[in-house]
Amino acid sequence: MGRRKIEIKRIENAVNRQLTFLKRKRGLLKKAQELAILCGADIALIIFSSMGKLSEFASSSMTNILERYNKCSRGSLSRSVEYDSDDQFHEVTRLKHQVEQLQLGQRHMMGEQISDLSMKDLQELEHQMEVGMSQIRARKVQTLLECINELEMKALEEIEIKERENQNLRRQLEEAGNNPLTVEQCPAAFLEFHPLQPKDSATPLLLIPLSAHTSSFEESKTSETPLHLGFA
Amino acid sequence: MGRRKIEIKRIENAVNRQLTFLKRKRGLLKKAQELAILCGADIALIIFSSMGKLSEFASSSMTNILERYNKCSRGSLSRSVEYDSDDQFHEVTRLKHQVEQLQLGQRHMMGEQISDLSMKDLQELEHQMEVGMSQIRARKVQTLLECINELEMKALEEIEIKERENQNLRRQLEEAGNNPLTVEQCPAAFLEFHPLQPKDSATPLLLIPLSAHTSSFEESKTSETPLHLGFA
DNA sequence: AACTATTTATAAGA
DNA sequence: TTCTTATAAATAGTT
Repeated sequence: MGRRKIEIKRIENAVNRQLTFLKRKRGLLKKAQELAILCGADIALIIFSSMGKLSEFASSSMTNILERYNKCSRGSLSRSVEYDSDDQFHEVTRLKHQVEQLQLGQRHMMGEQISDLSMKDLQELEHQMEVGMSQIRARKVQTLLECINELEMKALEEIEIKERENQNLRRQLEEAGNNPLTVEQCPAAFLEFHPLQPKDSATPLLLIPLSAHTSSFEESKTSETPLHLGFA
Repeated sequence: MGRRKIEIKRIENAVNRQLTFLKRKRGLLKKAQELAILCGADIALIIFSSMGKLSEFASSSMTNILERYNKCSRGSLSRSVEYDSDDQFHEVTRLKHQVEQLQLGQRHMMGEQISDLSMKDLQELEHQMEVGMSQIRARKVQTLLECINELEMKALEEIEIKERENQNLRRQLEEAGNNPLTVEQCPAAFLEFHPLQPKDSATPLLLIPLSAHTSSFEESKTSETPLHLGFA
């Protein structure tokens, strides 16, 4: 309703924006008042300009309307409040409330904004967190056990590979027994990739990584990053 | 902006009112959203229909806007908050806040809504009430003293009148002494309006009304109706 | 801060 | 009701 149609998006020109703000704010306040008078509605309108200046309109007492609003929207998740079914923002509003409730719940779990919770709420919250906690701990133990299993499998596998190599080497050694070769005569490259090691090296292979992760178990209570048990 | 101009006053036809409510509410919500988008304003709009149904719009989080509003309007009486100078409702709004503050103060004095007062506030409130209380009590004592004075004056006046009457009667009696008349011979009508009474009746006249009001002094602490000391 | 060409909102009618 | 339409009101761009 002006010389030309404008797109509804942020006006970039600051002067123009301020001008439009004043005109439209005046119009909005007027229309809020008219609706309140014409239809006996109870209306609260709060406008913060982008500069932070406050304008407001309340058809009755602002405090009363906001209290009434709080009473209504408190229970909006539990009971289905008498929302105006014609409200074009109904769905968005519902989702916003839901997001806020979820964020609040999250904060509660982090011990924030718990000052106005009732004793019952606190008890429930504590219980819920204890349940969650025990499940998290159980999952951690299970993860550790699975890790140990995996480690054991891999270790046994490697041990088996080594054992086969050893047998191979031993066979080669016996074959070379006809034409004996001392260790000093082995090529350096061969020794580097196949260092000589005792047969019972399986035990340390299993124990070292496990004990390392066990020591970090208590510390990881606060962090939720999953255990990353790479095979050293 | 319809087929004809309408006066801005309550629409009496209920159907028409409901129809207009829906149309104008939709328009108001739309314009609130447009203003928020076009000018980067932060807007909260709460509408209760006359049937109690809630519609709302918030450009960001309703909770945040209301919190911000509360922060701003808390200090609106102490500091001059950055109210939009263009706000057509500025004066009305200021007065509404003032009325609310005064009503809140009154409730505080009646011991209501004092749960979120600070210790300092409570101390000040108590002190203020003590000062007021002592002034009220002082005024009551003064009122009583004035009453006693008035009573005394009236009593003395009446006593004087009675005394003159008595002297009159005595003179008449002496005159009748030449032709003596017994009490039994007095006309009944004369005795009814001038009963025989002892000369020292002044003392009871003064004490009876005073003691009556003294006994109600403690009770009248709570009621502010002025003492009405009629002369019995 | 006023003006005015347009768009937008809406009161009444279908 | 819901849709349409004539008109009032709001306002975008201009002066």
